[in-house]
Amino acid sequence: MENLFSVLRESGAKLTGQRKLVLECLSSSEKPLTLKEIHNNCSKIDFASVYRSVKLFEEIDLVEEIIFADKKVRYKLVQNRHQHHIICSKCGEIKELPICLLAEIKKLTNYKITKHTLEFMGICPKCQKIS
Amino acid sequence: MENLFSVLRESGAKLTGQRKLVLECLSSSEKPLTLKEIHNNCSKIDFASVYRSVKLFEEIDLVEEIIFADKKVRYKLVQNRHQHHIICSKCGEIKELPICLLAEIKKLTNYKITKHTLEFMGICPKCQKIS
DNA sequence: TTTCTAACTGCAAACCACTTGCAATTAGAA
DNA sequence: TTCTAATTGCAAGTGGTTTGCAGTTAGAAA
Repeated sequence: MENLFSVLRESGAKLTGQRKLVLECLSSSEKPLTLKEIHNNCSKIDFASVYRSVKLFEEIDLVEEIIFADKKVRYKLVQNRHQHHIICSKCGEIKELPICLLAEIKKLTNYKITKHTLEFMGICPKCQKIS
Repeated sequence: MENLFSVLRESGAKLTGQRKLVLECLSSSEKPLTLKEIHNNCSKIDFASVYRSVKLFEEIDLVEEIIFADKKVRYKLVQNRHQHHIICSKCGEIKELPICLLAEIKKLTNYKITKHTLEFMGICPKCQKIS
């Protein structure tokens, strides 16, 4: 956490109570969260402030945005390891996937890739058994 | 086109002038289109009808929805070959990619996969030269 | 061919996630 | 401790999507 705070300070932004809370919320979640979820966890903070905090964190590369296969946008702290996800459409469970194709696509297209999605939605083994 | 029309009729839905136009629009486009783009091409049709047509086509598996890396949702006719895309954030050019990971993810997770995205955004070789 | 009705359409309004303007508050530099 | 630019909460605006409803129409049945 202290490390996150200092990245924020070094960017020139102020370390406010609201921003601390949002960072703590993201940090304590093992899965990416929607703005709404962050706002629910930090209900004292106005939604607009949650929004602006997350956007700021994104700009200074503290947080990244992920577009899930359910069309919802979620956010998580940037980590060294780069991950994609699969979400169960019944129970909402989110799993990380150990696979990506970024390098291959770069080679293949010569694009300078700025953003990509590799997200799956399906029914997890448990939920398949239930119904 | 006739083939598409008969799939529609067989589903029990009526073959209306509006629906024909939307299908023709999708059929004549080599790239996936947003609802707005379809509506622009078929400007005589009300937006809500474009929306409902496309949703209907999706239900009867005539059309599939793709969530691009720019967060926009686009639609295209379902084809035998399954494709993903890369879009240039400068010029908007859309290219198809010859790669997917669906089979690997199925094996890996045992999920029954209902939806997935593998979409890229970047700057195409041409636009990299320009600026 | 004409009649009839459920399906469809256009219009307008609702909805929802996101974004912004502004006045009051506050972090942190001086 | 003072001061000011940055930040916040509030409330309103935006844009894409979705829905209710009354009038229209495709196409089945007569």
